Amino acid sequence: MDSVTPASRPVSGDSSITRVLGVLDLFTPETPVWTVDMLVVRLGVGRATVYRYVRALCDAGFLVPVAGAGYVLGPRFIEFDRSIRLADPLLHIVPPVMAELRDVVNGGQLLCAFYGLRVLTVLQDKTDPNITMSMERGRPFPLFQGSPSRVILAHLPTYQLRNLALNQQAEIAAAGLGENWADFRDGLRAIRRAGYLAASDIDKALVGISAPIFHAPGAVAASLCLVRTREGLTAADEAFLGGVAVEACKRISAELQAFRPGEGAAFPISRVR
Amino acid sequence: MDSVTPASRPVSGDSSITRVLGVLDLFTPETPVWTVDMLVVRLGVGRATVYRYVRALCDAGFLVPVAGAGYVLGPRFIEFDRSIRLADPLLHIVPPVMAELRDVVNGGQLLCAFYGLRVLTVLQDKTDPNITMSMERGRPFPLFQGSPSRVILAHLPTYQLRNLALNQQAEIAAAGLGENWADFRDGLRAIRRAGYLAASDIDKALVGISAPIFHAPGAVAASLCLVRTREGLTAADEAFLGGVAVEACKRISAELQAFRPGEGAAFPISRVR
DNA sequence: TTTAATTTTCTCATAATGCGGGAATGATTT
DNA sequence: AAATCATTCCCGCATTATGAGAAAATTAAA
Repeated sequence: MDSVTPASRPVSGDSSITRVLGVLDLFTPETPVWTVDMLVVRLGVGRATVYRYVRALCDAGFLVPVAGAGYVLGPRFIEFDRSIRLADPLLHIVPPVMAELRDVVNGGQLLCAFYGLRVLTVLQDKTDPNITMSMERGRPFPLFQGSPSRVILAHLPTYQLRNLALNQQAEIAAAGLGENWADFRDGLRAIRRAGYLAASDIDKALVGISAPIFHAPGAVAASLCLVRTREGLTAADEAFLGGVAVEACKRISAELQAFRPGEGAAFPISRVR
Repeated sequence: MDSVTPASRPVSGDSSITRVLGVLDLFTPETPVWTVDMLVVRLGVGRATVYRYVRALCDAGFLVPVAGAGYVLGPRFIEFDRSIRLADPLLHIVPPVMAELRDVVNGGQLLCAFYGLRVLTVLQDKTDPNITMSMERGRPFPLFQGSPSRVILAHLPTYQLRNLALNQQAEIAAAGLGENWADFRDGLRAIRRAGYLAASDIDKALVGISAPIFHAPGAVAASLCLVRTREGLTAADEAFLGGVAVEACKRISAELQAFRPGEGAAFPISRVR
């Protein structure tokens, strides 16, 4: 006991790369600035190690030092988001469609993209000029909640649904999508038959009416969600907007599939681990 | 020679973390899809290693598998960009100012933020409705070219400028900002005295008139750039727009400094290596 | 400009973890 | 349902990440 054990690491199961990338998750809108000392405490590693992590992330542009001390998220995220936007055919095709629909919808419109196990807003069309629409891109949706997610879910290939049912059955049950594979599958088939899904499960004051967008026959890429306030919305209104959404998505899908051969656009798939 | 040497790595000087993060740089708008085999060739490492890299990046959401084979940039970049937008006080303050200026400028407006050694467009106000403004956020500017960059440069602290002059003298000379420290410093002082900078060095058909925005007295955070077509722009017009930019930036800076105490907003500094 | 308080990098021995090659598993299309 | 992929797992070896403290550089003040 006369000598301290040197160079013992915090024996975590994940790799060094995972630990470094995990640092970025700490930088949230609530806690946008982290100092080295804060990271030493939070990560439970030595100061030199934190400096190594931070330096690697700074060199890559994922962090930037701020005046005094501390770091914030860096410019590479902004650049990469632009890179994604430039390569995304949906962002070329959908805006004019949203502009056409604006008056008939008279509410809001969301384009939600499918990213493997995640669905997120990629584009929003404002009706209310007070709302800063640019803040919505990047808002995540739970996979099993909200009409945008669930209408995408409903059109996934069967074997992907089987995997989901096996690996995420707790979440599926919690979202009320069925206690077993048969319930889950049948519920989704009903959505598929209807062609669209109206739901009010995220914001109770709003109703979202979503239809799927396909990048190839039978392959969902995204969903268009028409948003209306719940009060005063009749069943007839809902059906009407459903038809509007389905028709718009049909056009978008057609353009998307015509667009694709020209460019190497590719769309994410779900891979359950 | 009867046995191959096992487990020899591509003896590169940089760490594993740097190599993994470097993978992301390959995903550009020109080459948005990379397969594992392409990466094996490009990186010169084993297939198992590439799979390890790709898996770590997928787990972090920086890559997503696409149908068939291959990977594209993942949703985390979109989410992080949103996180940055939500934490950025400039994006709350500047849009209404840009709206006010729209008619008097009658051209374009750029808000360019300073990110250490990088300047990039963070917000754009359109005049021409044909231009998709959302694609401009994330466009990088060379540090020593363009009025947005150079007007920021002109207001950096002296010691930061000394560092730049020492470490980047080739780039500085190439941009015509002076062959030595004295020339460089005097040129920037002239910009500082004028209060704004008009230049036409990036797009020869356009003139950019930029003024600095401060997050604290003497601490530049960004610049506002008013853009006009060069033809038919008189010296008087230029001076007028310069005054408009300076006045607008003064207001923005005041709001920014009033805003700051309430929230933990922090602004990047330049750190030359 | 010079000085003093920081923050950041460097040095080093140690052992933990990433590395390649090949087999086993898993997923997806016909 | 079977065949063809893409992906993960296994394992010995050595490269390379690690913590503590010293040295250097950076920033803010005088």
